[in-house]
Amino acid sequence: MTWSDGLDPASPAYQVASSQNSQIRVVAGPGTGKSFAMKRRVGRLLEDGIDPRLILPVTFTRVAAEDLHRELVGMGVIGCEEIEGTTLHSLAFRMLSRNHVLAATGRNPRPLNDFEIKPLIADLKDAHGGVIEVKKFIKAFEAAWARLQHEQPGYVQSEQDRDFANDLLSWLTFHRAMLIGEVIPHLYRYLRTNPAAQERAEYSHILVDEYQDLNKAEQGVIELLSTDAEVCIVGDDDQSIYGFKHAHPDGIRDWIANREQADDLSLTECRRCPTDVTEMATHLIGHNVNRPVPRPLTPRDENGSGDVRIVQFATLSAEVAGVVNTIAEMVGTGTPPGDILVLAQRKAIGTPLYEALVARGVPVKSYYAESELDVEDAQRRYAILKLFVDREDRVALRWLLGRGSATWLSGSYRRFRDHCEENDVTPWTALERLGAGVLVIPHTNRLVEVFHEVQSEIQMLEDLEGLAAVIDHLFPEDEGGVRDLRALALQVLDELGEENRDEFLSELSDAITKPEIPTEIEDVRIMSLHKSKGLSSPVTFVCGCVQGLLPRQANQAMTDVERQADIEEQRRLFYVGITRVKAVPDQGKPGTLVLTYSQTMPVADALGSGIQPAAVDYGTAHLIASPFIAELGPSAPLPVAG
DNA sequence: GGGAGAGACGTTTTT
DNA sequence: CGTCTCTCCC
Repeated sequence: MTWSDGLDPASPAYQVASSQNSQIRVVAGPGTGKSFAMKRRVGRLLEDGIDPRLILPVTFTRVAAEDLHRELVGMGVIGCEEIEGTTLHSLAFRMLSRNHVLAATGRNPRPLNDFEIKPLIADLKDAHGGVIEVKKFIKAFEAAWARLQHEQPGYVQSEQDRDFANDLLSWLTFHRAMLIGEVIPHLYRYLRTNPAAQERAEYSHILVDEYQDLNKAEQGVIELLSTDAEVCIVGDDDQSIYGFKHAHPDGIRDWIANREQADDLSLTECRRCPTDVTEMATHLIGHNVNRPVPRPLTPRDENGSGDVRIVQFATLSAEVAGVVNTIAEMVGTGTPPGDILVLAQRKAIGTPLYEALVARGVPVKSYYAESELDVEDAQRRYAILKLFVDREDRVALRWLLGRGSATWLSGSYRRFRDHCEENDVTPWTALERLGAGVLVIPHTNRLVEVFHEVQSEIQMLEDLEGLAAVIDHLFPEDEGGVRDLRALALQVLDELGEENRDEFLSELSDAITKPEIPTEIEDVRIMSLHKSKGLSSPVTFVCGCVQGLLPRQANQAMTDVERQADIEEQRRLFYVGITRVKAVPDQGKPGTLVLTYSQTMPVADALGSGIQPAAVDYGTAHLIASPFIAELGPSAPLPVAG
C-alpha cells in the first residue's frame, strides 16, 4: 500500500501528507482524522526515500506512541518498522543517558519513583517548613521549569525558593537521581547551551502530535531539535486538558505567528461523531472565551444524528444501577461490550459501576490507576532488587535505611551523608565501614542496624543462582501482594535473558510504570475523561455530570482569572468526553451518547471526591447538575428522569 | 527517635 | 468519612 491509497487529492488529509513546506501547522478538531493524516505524511516521507532513522514522530502519551507505531507498521510502507515513534520523555531519557551528555550535565537521569520521594521530603522538611511546604516547593520547582520561568524577563526567585532549590539539587545530585519533572528541562538546557551538540541535528523530519498538551519546556526541546529539521505540528487547543502538567496551549498560536512561510492547515469535518453530538460539542466549546485558534467543527451528514440521552437520577446508587441496567440490556441485545465506553471522573463513581457490571456478568475493565507498588512490602522488595542489581543505587539505599521510621532517620542520615560528601566516599562503602567498626559516626547506630539487615538480605540473594531464583525469592508465588510484580519480573526476564541485569531493571521499571495497553478490546471500558483522549467508541456514557466534578470544585486559593481558566479547561475535558462517540451507520451503530447525573450522593462520597455539596442533610449531599449540560445547545435532548 | 491524640484536608491526569 | 501531618510528651 502507498501513502495516498484512498485519499482524495482535494482532501485536507492529502494536503497534510503531501505538503513540501518545511514548517507545517495542522489544527484539527476531535474526530477530524489528524492522526490519520499524520500517519499518511510519515508514509509519504518514507516513500520519498527519507531514512526512517531521521524521522522522529513525537507523541505525548505512550498509548499514542504505540498506536502510531502500529498504524505505520500496518500501512506496510518500507522502512516503517524502523521508525521509532516515542514520547518526548523517553527520547529525553535516552539522550540524557548518553555518556557525553552525562558528563556535560553532571546529573543522572535516574527518575525517582513516587514512593522514593518520601525520604527526600523527610530529609528536607526540617529546614524548609514541614512536609506540606516541601511538597509545595517541589511542585513549584517543577512548575518553574515546565514553564521555563527562568527565561522570562523580570523573573525573580525568592530567597526561600533559592535555598530550597539548592538543598533539593544537592540531595538529588548526591543520590544520583532526578525528579521526573526535571528530565525534559535538563535536555532543554543541554541542547540550548550546546548548539554544536550532535543531538541538535539528529533528525531531519519531526512530527509532533497533540502539540497543545506540551508545556513550554517540551515545546522548547522540539524547537531545539528542529533547528535543521522539517517540522509538522498537529494539535487542537480546544482539547488542551493537561493544565496540571503546565501545558502551554497558546504555543500552537505562537508557533505560526513566529513562522511566516509556514503552511497552516486545518481539519474541521468531524468524521467520527453523529451530527447532533458535533453540534452539541460546538455549542459547548463556544462558551470558552479564551480560544487561541477558534475554528468550526462541522458535522458530517452521512453520520446521521445519533442517539443522545441525558438522564438525571435521584441518587448516586440509582445512577449506577440505571447505567448498569442500560449496559446489560445493550450487551444482551447484541452490542459487543468492547463497543461501550464509560467515562467517570472519579473512582467514587467508576468503581461502583465496575463492581455492579462485574456482578451482572458483563465483561468489564477499569482503567483507574493502580500500581503494583502501592503496598509498602512490595516497595521494599523492589528496592532490594534495585540495590541487588546496583549497590550504588543510592535512592533505593536511602529508602531502605529510613523505611518504617516516621522520621526516616533523617537526623542520622544527615550526619552520615555529610561524612560521605566530605570524604568523597559512596554510601554503600561508608556503611560497610561503619558496620565493620572501621568508621565511627555518632548517632548512627540505628542506621547501621538497618544496613546489616539489608546487607544480609542482599548477600542471601547473591548466593542464589541467577535472576530467576532472585525473583522467586523476592516475589514468592504464594505472596498475594507481589503477584503482579512477580509476573512482570518473570516476563521481563523471559524476554531479556539472564545476562544483562541493568537492562533488566530498567525494563522492569518500564513495565511497572507503563502497563501493557490491550490491543484487543473485548470489555466495557471504564475510565476517566483524560484517559479517553484519542479513543472512540460507538456507545459512550459520561457519568457523574454534576457541579463539583464537571467542572471540578474550584480551589479556594485560586484567583478569579485562574478559576475562569480552570472552568474552561474543565469544559474542554467535557468536550473531549462527548466527542468520543463514533457513528458507523452502515453497521447499525448510530453513535450513542448517554450523559447521566444524580440529585444526591452520600456525603462521604461527595467530600471524598472533592465536591462541596450545595446542601447536606442526614448524611446525604444534594448536588447540582453540571452547568455544561445547559450549554449543549438546541441539538441536545431534554434531560429526563431515570 | 517513637507513640498518642488533635487537626487539616481531600481529585483528576502525564512522564 | 478516612488519611495524613503536626505537636506534644516520653
